Amino acid sequence: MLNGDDALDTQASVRRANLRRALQLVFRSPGSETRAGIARATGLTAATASSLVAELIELHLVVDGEQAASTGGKRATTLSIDAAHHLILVLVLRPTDARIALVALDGTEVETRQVAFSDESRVRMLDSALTDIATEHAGRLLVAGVQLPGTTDGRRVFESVQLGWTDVPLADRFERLLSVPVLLVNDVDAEAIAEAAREDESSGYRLFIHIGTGIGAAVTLDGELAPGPRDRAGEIGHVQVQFGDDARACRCGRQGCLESASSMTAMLGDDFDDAMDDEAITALAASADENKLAEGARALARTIKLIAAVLDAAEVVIGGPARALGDPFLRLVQAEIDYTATGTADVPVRFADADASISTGVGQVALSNALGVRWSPAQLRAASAPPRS
Amino acid sequence: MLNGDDALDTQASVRRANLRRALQLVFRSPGSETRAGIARATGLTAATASSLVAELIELHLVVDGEQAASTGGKRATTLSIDAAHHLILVLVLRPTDARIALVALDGTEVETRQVAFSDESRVRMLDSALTDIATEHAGRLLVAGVQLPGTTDGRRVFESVQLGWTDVPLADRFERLLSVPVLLVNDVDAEAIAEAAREDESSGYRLFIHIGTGIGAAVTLDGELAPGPRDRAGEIGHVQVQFGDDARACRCGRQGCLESASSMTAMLGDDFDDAMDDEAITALAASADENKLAEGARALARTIKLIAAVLDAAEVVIGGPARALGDPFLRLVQAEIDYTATGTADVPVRFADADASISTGVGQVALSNALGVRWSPAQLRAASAPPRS
DNA sequence: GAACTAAGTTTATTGAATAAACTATGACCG
DNA sequence: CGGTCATAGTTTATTCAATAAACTTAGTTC
Repeated sequence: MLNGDDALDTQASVRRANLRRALQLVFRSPGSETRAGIARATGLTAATASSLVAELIELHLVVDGEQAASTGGKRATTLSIDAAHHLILVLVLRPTDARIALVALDGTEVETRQVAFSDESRVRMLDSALTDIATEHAGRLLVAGVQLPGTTDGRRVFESVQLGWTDVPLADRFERLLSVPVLLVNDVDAEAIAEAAREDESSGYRLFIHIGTGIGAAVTLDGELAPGPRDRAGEIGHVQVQFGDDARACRCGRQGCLESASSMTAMLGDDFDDAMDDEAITALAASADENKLAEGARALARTIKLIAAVLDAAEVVIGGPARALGDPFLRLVQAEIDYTATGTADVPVRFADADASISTGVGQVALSNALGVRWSPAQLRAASAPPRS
Repeated sequence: MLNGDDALDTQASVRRANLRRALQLVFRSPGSETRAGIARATGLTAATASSLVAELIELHLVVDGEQAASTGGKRATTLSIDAAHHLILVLVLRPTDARIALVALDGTEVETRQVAFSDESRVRMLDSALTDIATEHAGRLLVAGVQLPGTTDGRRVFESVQLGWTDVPLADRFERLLSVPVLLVNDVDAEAIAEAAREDESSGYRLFIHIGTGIGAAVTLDGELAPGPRDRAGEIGHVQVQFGDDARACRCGRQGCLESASSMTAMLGDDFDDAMDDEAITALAASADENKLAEGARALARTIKLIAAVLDAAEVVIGGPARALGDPFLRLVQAEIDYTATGTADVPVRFADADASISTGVGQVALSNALGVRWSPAQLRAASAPPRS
């Protein structure tokens, strides 16, 4: 339900879909997209592209920018993201604290707050922090995205071991406080989206694997989360991938789980913890048992090959703290994939980009969702009215 | 590229998408769908639904049927598939022979031919057989679907070990002969679609695994093939799933491949062959080594769990000759899945329905593709003109 | 400065869905 | 048995989005 495929009933949904496509083009190349470029990319006429852009400008989503250099005729007016009006609220939920960021549409963080809490005080402190922000920025808030560790359908938290929650209707609660659409997003999905959105041409399936103390996966298609229910998708940490003598005991009580071999804790030892910065991880890795790293890479490669084969994935991206393991680890994984290559082409593996901001990811999913699924121009107009008056 | 997601440019594409949705509803419950039912299911108004149906009737895709029993008001006119006009050509390609079937829209086979050939004569014999049919049924042919073992993007055969082909632009060639849209479909995909189309409510991902002398997988989403490039998707037979001492040598030259443990040949011995009927297989299974069956089930379960976890699959369906292994085998697989269950829900495994006709599968994909992607009402009108004159 | 090219706008038209009023036909019920 | 209600389906006027085609603007090239 997270992706923006509209049911194409009526003309209005066509308009919405085309507005969304136009907006996405500006998002992909802010400052260099033009009306004519949108017309070309979408196949719509120049007149329609102009009309779409006019509406996006009126909705405070896009602004006219500089004149582009001429390509033989009249110089085009470039389009930029309107960063001055709407704000996206991004809430990153972690067990003992939360980060609340207000992000402009161009991705710049306007304001950040940190809220620390204990298990008991969590809901109360979140409520009051969100209420504060909602009143403070009333009228400018567009959507909110909540990133959390655990399974969710976007509305409810099904299960979060880290947060100690089971079946919590968090989106409803926050929507009452904020009066804007709220979308819950699994943290690995958010990471995958932040990464996938960076690509200009993201064709085909891409498998994203987060490796920290835990392991999770997400699949993107053409730069967006793969369609279909994501309720419990990507929970691969405790699928068995090692057997017989190789299988180690896992903290989940079973044996041979992917996490028991390929998690950062498994590879670097119990000293590892998710809050470490890259230098600390690199240092830890330098003194780590090479066999354990190799074993982790092997187990990971097994997993990757199977999933990549089913989906015919174009690329595999490893994200999370494992990025700090650097190229040697990547080479281990890639070598293992290539070694037992299937008849079909090998899938290339790389690390996620370090500066793919996570708040960008969850913000983008939330924005995309709001625009694609629950957004009506009237609603947006209401949201953008106050600053205009 | 096989699925019917339209680029939603214009009103015309909305019309096409809605025509397709209406047609699909009639296909799902022929003889019991009604105009009012289509309106309810699609959310469109009754007037629009009537207009869509009128166009489908004019295009000879649907006909009015009986009056339904009253549900409190006026009796509804049921809609049936118009089996009298259009024909789908289904070509099932195998190494030493091909089956050509002309299938009416309701799935009944109007005519069947068998063509046997050697490697050298194949192309020539196919060409002449197709030319014959094309002239014989000129004007009634709507689309053609070609089912074959090997990787394809719908237009070209990338690689087919069984047919000995590499990068053959088969669709172009056949389209020149037949003058109707031709779609190439991998055989496992066709099987998966035939199975998925049987379900009334096919929500979420479903993993289909064909097990014969080889093993292939296909993923469906909500009753249709999962979107995205399927060029080489589902080629899981030679991914390694057994390691260390367990790993057996595979015919592909490597070790521990899924096929080396879970193919019918691996489980039942070299006596097995894909052409066997169900009784022969059952007989062979009765005298088979139980350890090998158990080992095959175990390797299969490992594979299933990983893929199901990534996609959050709602169901796993096993098709192909393995269906004849019966419930005992299914129980082995299911037990293995449940035994090392991940924290999330176990995925149920079942066999494909025996009577899910394969020609239905490839025919449906081809039809859906033609309607969704390359079909224009004008084109269809041309195709349906001759029988009307 | 004339010819050309590309960007973007204006205006009339087309096509698809809608709303609302209407017809048709059966069930239910006193 | 006739009135009322419910559902199926059609007709007609309207709305809305995209289009085509003519037009304006603003640059390059020769």
